[in-house]
Amino acid sequence: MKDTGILYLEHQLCFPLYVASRLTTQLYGPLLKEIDITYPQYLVLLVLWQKDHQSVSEISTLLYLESNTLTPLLKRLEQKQLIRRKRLDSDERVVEISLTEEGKNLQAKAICIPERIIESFRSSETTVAELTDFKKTLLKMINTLEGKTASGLLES
Amino acid sequence: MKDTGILYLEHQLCFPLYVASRLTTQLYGPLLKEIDITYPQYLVLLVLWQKDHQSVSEISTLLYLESNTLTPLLKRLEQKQLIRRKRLDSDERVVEISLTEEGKNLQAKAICIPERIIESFRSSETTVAELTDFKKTLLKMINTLEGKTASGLLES
DNA sequence: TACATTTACATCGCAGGCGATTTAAACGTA
DNA sequence: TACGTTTAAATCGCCTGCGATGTAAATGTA
Repeated sequence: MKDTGILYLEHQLCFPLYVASRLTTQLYGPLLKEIDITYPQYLVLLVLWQKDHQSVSEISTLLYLESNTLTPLLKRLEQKQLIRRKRLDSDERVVEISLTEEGKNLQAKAICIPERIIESFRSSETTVAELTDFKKTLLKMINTLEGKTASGLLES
Repeated sequence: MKDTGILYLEHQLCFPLYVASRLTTQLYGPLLKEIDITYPQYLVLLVLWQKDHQSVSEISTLLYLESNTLTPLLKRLEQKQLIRRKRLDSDERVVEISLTEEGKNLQAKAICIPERIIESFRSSETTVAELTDFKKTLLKMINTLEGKTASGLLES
């Protein structure tokens, strides 16, 4: 029996990362269902609530998602009347995404989500300081994996 | 202008987690393509290489994946001739998954993958100790999110 | 001005993930 | 033995993700 220990799941960083990410997304599920959007759709709205009128490629850079993922996702948000998609007159290649009134108004309903999520992360076992370190490592990891400086949204 | 800071992506744990998970999976892409499997398929094989002959529900528990994800995934692995699916005579509800010879042999080709992945994580910025802490927090987080003791594969 | 190159999105195809529901087998209990 | 309940997978429908490729607009350059 050869030593196959290195293949064991617990020796890997990536599997726990993969699980934690999915469990976390599932945490948003019920909250986001109340406002009838998905987690990736919520991320796009977060981006637009911070700064309206951004191009697909700007959103792509911020969220680390390609146009082949964003285009259909944005079309769904458009169908929900939350955003508008319009090609720029100055450059017909660029599609500018902007919030509708309904999209802007949704922010008020979403404002409670972050605290409700953070609440779920609280446990006697995990301290705030630990989570701060954790996030720092995550950001460094993303920097390393991406091979360049992380976008503005992931700094500090 | 009201304070919407809490909605900012950088104040969230979940978005970096989501990005890091996807970037990590992408890291496996080229390596796994050499042996013609995907990352979730690789996880199933890791489970079986550790212990052959497991039911769908056992694999489900270990990987935190439901049968609605596993069933089609396992059928694809069966089509690749890497595993067999067979209902138990003793309990017709249970589908037992076992490795074919080809599936067993694939382990030799996969043995190099973990070190090649770990290599990519190394950077002047991130230390091994930091990654160890990181993983500990991840596991605690999974425990918290899951609300019960993590499966064997995620202990320690 | 011609034409190759780059850029911004879009399209296509396929493999996850997962909520919700279904099916059939096994089990518990009267 | 009858029958409601639990359990294990499977099925269905939808939304990601993403590799690979396509398309049209803009740009660079001879």
